[in-house]
Amino acid sequence: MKTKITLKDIAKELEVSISTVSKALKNSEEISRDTKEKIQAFAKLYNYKPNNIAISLKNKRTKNIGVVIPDIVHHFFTTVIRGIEKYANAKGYNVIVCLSEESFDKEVINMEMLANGSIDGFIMSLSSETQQKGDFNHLKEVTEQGIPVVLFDRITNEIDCDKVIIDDQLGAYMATKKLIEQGRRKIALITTGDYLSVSKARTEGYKKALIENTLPVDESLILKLSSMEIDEKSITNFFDSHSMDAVLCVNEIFTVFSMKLIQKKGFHIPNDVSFIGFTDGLLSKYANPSLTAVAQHGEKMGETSAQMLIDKIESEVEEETFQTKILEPTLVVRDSTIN
Amino acid sequence: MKTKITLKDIAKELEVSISTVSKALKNSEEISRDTKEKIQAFAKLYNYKPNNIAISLKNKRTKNIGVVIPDIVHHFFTTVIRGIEKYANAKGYNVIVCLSEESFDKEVINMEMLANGSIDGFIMSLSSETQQKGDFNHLKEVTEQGIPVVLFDRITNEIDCDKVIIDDQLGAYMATKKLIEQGRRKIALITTGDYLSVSKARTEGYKKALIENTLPVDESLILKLSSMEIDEKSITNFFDSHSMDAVLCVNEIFTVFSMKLIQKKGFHIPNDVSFIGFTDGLLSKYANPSLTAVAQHGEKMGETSAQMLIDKIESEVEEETFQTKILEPTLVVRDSTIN
DNA sequence: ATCTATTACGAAAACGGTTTCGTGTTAATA
DNA sequence: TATTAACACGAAACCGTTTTCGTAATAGAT
Repeated sequence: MKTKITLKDIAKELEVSISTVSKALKNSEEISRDTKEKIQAFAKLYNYKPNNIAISLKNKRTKNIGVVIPDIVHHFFTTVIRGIEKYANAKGYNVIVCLSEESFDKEVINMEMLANGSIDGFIMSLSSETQQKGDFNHLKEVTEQGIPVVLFDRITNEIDCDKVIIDDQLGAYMATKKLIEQGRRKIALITTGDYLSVSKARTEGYKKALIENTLPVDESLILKLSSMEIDEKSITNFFDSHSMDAVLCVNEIFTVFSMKLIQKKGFHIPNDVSFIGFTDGLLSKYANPSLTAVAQHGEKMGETSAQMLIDKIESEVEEETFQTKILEPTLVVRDSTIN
Repeated sequence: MKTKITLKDIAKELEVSISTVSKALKNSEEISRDTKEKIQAFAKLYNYKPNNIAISLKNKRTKNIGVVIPDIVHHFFTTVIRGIEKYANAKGYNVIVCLSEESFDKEVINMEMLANGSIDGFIMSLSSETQQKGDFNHLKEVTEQGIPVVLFDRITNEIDCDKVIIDDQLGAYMATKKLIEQGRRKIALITTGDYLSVSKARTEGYKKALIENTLPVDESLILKLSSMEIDEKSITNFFDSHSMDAVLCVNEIFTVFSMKLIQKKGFHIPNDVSFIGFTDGLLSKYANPSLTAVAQHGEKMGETSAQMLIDKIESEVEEETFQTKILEPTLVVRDSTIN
């Protein structure tokens, strides 16, 4: 086992000082051509690579960014990570991923773990529990320490920091409008509680489209599921006790699952019931029928977040200006709506 | 902005030495009760937290593990990450995720970035390009430096390290056997080239089952796609020019996509053609018809990998014994086969 | 021959901790 | 009263870098 070589080792071997080695390897003008060549050759021969930790300690920059998300098995988050990773990597940053699993406590613990020097900044999306609780002290503490934070998708207005969201209201509005234009009149909405910022915005967009088109907002056609887990009973009940000609769902799994249930009841999609779902992921693409979906552009969101964060990390100025970038959703039309 | 407090700050404020503060905060017997209480109270008041980087530098342990995988948008990898994260987090480790995007160069760069002190060990799955090239020098270098490595799923025999795989051959064997038992005789296989270790093993299992049941191995019924990207043309051609009553695919996307194509041709699943796919992910569950799948138990794989890695990291002994854990796949029966 | 400006390098501090070892003070013992 | 042990704390080294500043040696100018 050949252990890593350090500046000290090189210095000892070549009988020069550590400072000289350090400078020589940075091609400093201070060091003579001969010495530099000798040291550089030696370093290359023994494959010297500076120790990241030592450098981090010295210049208080880790070149790591912390990503805290509720769930990695959601396709949307996965694409966001990819976007973050792509941009961050190109800038020489590594990505530390922590999962809150929708739990407030885990979110707090993860942040505390990372906030003690491990990372230069956070990119995060709030856990549902955090949004329900409305307790953002862990975020406050971090920002007060001067650690930059970018919130994406599941955000809060209580924290001053950069934010990246898609226009969820617009997305739901576009989807609902599309359904109305296709002659649908009894459009149901399957969503979570309003505690999730995105669900709330989507519900608003849905209602806005109805109202603008002088359709009644029938609250009984809105099914609020109490958690992210699919609740077969509730959905089945909902379908059994209401009639509808279109369904809008706030996420992919709700959509695909609902489609299955309604197909089982003998309805044809899209002839009898149209479906539009949020998040254009793998499921939408490969569902049967394939799903008309509101694309969230997760990868773009990730890239944007990473860009905003790294800009802030690397900016010299101590400005306290925060911006919220609003990405536009797109409607990807497939076979769950009439073309 | 209240900046982080250090030992030095506390020492200065309380007019004691840094060593005293350090010891007091560790509740050392060396320090008097009075002094300890004073220091601990002060530290709590100012929310002192030791700097991770400094600690890492001191004891040459980062409590970070590096995960290098080809693609995060594959559901399988995503579940593995979750398993890793779960176990690692419970042990106080953070997970740094790097994506090779199936590229050899990226894999090398990522490993080099991390190998210079950023992590205590690697968990990785080889990129397809790496497996094609057969160049594992980056892995060799890392292991020679004494950095523990656990390879999972896409592994190589050329590197001595811990490994976690599922018995891919067995999985394919089980699936094929099931199809045969259901009376299928012309069973096609859709796979990638043999350069992917898993594809190779699966192909072997497929053949083994055929041979054991005295069915001919018809090479023309094996479609080898040249990359992980779905190639609609090749698959369509394949279906147009061959007749078959069952299809086994080496991954979920191949399966779901193939099912769509064959349904478009008017075949009924499972009556005309049965399908079994590898990796029991979201797609399998929500496909239409839902997919009988060989479950890879990604989360379990991740947990196991993390456990093996952390054991090695924390083991005092300098043993050089490596083990390969073989997880058993399970057949999850759904509607794409006859029940 | 003396003074000055380069050149080429080393010493040391700093980043923020941990840990070993030494030492002054007090109390117990002979 | 002199010796010793226990106690409580501080000094300093160390982890691996970077960087400032000081300085010996040489060369050039006067």
